[in-house]
Amino acid sequence: MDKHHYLERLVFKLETHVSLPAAERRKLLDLPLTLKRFDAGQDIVREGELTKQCCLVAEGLVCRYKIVGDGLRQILSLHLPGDIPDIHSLLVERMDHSLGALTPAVIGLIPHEAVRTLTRAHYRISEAFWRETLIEASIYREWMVGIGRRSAPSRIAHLFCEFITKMTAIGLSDGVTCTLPLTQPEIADALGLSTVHMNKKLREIREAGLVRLRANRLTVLDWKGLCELADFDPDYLHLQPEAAKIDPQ
Amino acid sequence: MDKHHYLERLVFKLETHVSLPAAERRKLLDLPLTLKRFDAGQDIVREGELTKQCCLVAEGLVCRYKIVGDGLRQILSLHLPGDIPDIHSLLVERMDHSLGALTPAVIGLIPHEAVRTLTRAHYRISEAFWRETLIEASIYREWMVGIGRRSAPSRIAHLFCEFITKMTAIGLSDGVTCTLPLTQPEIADALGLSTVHMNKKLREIREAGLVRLRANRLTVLDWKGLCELADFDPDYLHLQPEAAKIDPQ
DNA sequence: CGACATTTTGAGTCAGCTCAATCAGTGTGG
DNA sequence: CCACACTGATTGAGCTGACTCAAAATGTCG
Repeated sequence: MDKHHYLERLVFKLETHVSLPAAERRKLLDLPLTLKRFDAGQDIVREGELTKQCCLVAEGLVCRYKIVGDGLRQILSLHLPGDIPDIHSLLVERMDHSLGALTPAVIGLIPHEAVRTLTRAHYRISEAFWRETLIEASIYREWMVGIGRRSAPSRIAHLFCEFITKMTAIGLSDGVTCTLPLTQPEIADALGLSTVHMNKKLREIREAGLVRLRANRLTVLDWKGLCELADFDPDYLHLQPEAAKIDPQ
Repeated sequence: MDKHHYLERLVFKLETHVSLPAAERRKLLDLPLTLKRFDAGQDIVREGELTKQCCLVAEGLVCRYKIVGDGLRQILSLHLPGDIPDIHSLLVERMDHSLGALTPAVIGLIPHEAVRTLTRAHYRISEAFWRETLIEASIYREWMVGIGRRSAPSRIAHLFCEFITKMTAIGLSDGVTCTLPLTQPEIADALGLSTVHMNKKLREIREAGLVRLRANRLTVLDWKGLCELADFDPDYLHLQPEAAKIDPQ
């Protein structure tokens, strides 16, 4: 596939808040990219590694996770094409968590040096990357609130709201339906729940007529009701105002 | 008190990983600072605000928090003197959470413009601030893992380990004892627990001889045991290797 | 001393957990 | 085309960690 196309997704995201001068945009689009394929379930970067490059998600769904002492996993974030989930490794070399492919994925490896050259030369580029990491932190905060203070059904609904909103923002959903290539154990690990409990509460959400979920496809049947259950307010995603809006039909 | 002294704490923290040229350090120390006093329990910045300045914690303990739909609070982070908990407002104006004083606090307000001038002119300064926000994100991840996947006793122990480690790193503890000016409801809100349950599990930790906790003072009696219960590994704090080490006596 | 905040304890409930099957979908080799 | 293996989804049956409600005890400070 086309490397240029993958980088365009990155630049599109970086320009969400402030657009870049054409020359800087060009330099971003010219970043060197080595494509690498990963199977579903495979680790992309492991906790403890010292990296000299960062990973652009080109195709597929990627997650960040940690394993605690007794083997339980917590999924910390989900990453769609256009994300560089380990951009932080530019400044904090040691990985304190792992990145894994949830689906078959294509990752574009970009040497730190190449990115650093751009961020140091152009403050707008630096700020754009920095801003992306700040928005990611904002999403962490929202997840923390969910895990700490929301009920299981609310957390599940929240994940659905967030996922379809993000997919819509990058043009991979129409706001009503999208692929959700997560198994139930994976959703449970993202929400801090057990698989069994997740499954039971998910069934209730389905039976309440809020969503349909079959064969990795999520369809929202009652957006308003889902948002209400989730206590969902998209502000924390810091998308463009228009992009954040999902209209109920 | 001395503004210069407050800024020195900030610069000390910023230089944890990469030291700055003297000229840049000087410019940081010359940042304009308007001191403002807050009572315990008072909000410093509220969710939804658009700010034109950021807040340097000069004295006291500050927390970041969100309130969910049904009124429950989740405390998202704790901030010690030298922190700028809302440095992100430089790039993401709208606050998606609030900052509150947990103790009487002195806050130094710094206009965004002044900081932006420095970060845009000196990539090292920009990177130092960026790095701080990345380390904060790393702490969020660790908290998320705790709330999602650790038992109540483990979470409580983890908070103690983290707090005393951070206090030691900035010279406010000897690694054995420090002030911990948090009420039990506050600790519970940070850990995603109810106050009552927190209290009961805390008593068990006390009775196991791991810590003493009286009158806002935490004393670690068995560091090794506490770390074990907490599954605590200070890597995620990204301190200097020496600073992260707390020796059991 | 009195007022107020904080901590502690008890009792009862429930959300979410574990264990253990069962069922369904998908891919493989024969 | 079928038997087998494997992963994921679903369901049932307890169990328990954590919650709520309520009250008592303790500490703090003007």
